[in-house]
Amino acid sequence: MNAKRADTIVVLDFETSGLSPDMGERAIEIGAVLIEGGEITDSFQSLMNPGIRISAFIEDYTGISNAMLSKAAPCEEVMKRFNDFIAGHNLVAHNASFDKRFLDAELSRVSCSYPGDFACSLLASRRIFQDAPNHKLGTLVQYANLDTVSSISSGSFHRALYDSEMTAKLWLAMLEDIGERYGIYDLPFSFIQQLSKVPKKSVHKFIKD
DNA sequence: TGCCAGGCCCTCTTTAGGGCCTT
Repeated sequence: MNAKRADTIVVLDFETSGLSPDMGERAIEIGAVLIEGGEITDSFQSLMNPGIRISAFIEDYTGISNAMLSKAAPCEEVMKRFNDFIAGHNLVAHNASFDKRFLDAELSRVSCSYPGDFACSLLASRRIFQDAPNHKLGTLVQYANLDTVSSISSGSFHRALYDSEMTAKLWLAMLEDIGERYGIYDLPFSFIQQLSKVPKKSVHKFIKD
């Protein structure tokens, strides 16, 4: 595994068959982008065959069909490749507790684990974009006036690569917002992690201090 | 058979309940 590089972040997003790996749900698609020096420099996307049929609700929600998954590589094969992609990088996801559960569950099936740090763009946005109508990814993309035209995927919301790209843009927008408001740039990953835990009322003081 | 998540966060709170987010 590579040594961890503090200036690089992998933003990831899973599409899954349901909400909980503890209830037998599986990952069906992984998408991720690599951020280096404030720019997206690499990406990873793959459907993965979980070996179970997904519900009509999930087919409709994601646009991923059972027929598409039947032709995809097995989860185990994809996760081994993805494990190599994330090695040495900090991770970010929107509602990270959800993606972390599936990442841990799928990696454990191939006898791998991710020992690094995970940050959550949802928790961060509740503190940085406190005036947003809500903190769903789509709403925040609109609120922050982000470019919704993807440069790396042909997908849309609820597809893994597209959502990971939009989450990456949101992450960069939040860093930019702190920079513009406080004149603080090049914030370390760990700072946003800590910021995501402070009470909303204390965000201003936390950043100033 | 029938059930079905879990962490965060607010408040009419802490001996609890319910909404927000993710698929």
